[in-house]
Amino acid sequence: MSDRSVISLENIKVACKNCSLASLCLPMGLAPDDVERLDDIVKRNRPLHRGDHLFRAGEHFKALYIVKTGSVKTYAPVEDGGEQVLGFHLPGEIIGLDAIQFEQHGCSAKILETSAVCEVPFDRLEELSSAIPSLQRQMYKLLSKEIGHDTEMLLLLGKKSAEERLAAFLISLSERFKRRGFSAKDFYLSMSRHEIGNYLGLAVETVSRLFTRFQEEGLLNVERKHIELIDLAALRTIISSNGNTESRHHCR
Amino acid sequence: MSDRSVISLENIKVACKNCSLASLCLPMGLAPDDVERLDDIVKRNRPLHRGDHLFRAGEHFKALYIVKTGSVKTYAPVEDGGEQVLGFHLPGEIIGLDAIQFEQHGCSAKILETSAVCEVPFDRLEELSSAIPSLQRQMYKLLSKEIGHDTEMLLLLGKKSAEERLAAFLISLSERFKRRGFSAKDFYLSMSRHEIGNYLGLAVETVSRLFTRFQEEGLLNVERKHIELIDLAALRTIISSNGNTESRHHCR
DNA sequence: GTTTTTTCTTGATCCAGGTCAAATCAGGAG
DNA sequence: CTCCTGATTTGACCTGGATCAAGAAAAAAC
Repeated sequence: MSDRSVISLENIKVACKNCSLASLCLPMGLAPDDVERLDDIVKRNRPLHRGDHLFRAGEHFKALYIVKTGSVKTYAPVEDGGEQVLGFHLPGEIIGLDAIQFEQHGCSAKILETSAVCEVPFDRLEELSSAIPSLQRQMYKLLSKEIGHDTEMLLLLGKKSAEERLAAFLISLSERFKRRGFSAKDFYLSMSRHEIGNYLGLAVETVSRLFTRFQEEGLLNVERKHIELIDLAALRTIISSNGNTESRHHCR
Repeated sequence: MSDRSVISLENIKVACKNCSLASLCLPMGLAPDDVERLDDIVKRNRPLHRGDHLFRAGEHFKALYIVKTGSVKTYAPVEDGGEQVLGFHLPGEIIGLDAIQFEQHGCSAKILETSAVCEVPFDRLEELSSAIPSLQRQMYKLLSKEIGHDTEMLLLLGKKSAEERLAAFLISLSERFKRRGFSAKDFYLSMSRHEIGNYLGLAVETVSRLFTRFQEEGLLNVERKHIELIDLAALRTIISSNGNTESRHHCR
């Protein structure tokens, strides 16, 4: 076994207190001692590969999952064989919060690219959060954040045009990459056009056409999965400028 | 002061332990003693009237609100003067969960008809939930439930036709009324067509036309705000039957 | 390497539902 | 009761994006 492989294994097994994601993950705002206690209940599994399932809709809920490296998509199977993509999850993001309600997963989670994922048994977490007020608070905030995010998506799907949706999607990715220390303007998409369209409530063809158009307009360069955002400001303008049908009517 | 008015006042101020909503509200699953402790922190305000605001987006978050009687809508103001209706809240439903994240309300809450609302100061609730594990658990479940509900809405807005959306809306109201001891087939809408359309991502005109069509098809009778559902089964069929574009394609 | 499969792109066409316009109706103010 | 305002309905028309169809380009399988 080479030094390199040992190191990379250690990187995956790194404890919360040494994890670069600690500032945007579950341990956020916890005292060092409390991080230690949290660490004790976190299971760090071997890397998972594209196509693996973290869990499937309907399965019994045991643990929350947190992306450490890589990316994961969550989706709800729809009766007739289709699916609704619910989210793409980057490092530090928590998966499975919707399952607490019925102690059963309401959606499935599939690995998009080779990823490391932390597993947090929920019953242990519940106990711990009773004992550590700042952890309880962090849990409430994370759950609330998820609600806030869903709300934004409702607005996107309910009111925004195709162009605004894709721009919002790209800006969201850009900001999240940036926060994680990656480039905000140059990244690879780990999901297909099909999945993007599904997520945004658009047909694949529309997504493809919009990428082409955005490129023609000089907003970005796209080659397959590789995206280079050129004009972030213009993309932001697209998000907030248009979509105004309401304001010229009665709308007290 | 007549006996009648005293009684109705008492009804509004009734303690959690005597409240008919206890089984679907915050106290769900709590031991009687713990309900008592919860009761101590709940403030019961005088009834509010149509158009009153419980809170507005941007305001500092102090408390959660629970509808006791009547109904409340939440909505997110959109930059350009419009709004996105986020939900219609019936007795027993909790409002403000999205505000925990930033300790600031992300949406506004407006009374739709004369309503009584309980106010639960969040800092007190947080303390109490640390001390009462079953209350903490209930909080996690309620937050998770909210996420689950939003997920359903995402699916509705992302994948369903206008007809499916309105049918789903009516069935949802019907089931929630039923659970609260009201008629599942005969009720009054406290929101306008405009608000329904906004909520469902449809134009007012579309909502109006669908009501007319559903009536022609014998699914329901509608006269202004008064709805009488005639064929619940058929409405349920509309929700789940259609919308299948995905399954005839590749969809491993 | 070659073949097969899947993903992505592009063009052509179509339609659900949005937009515009106008009439009707209900409720509130006076 | 009458006027006024806003809500609802209905009809006519239009358009954004879906659907259909066909290549092109990767990626996967062999």
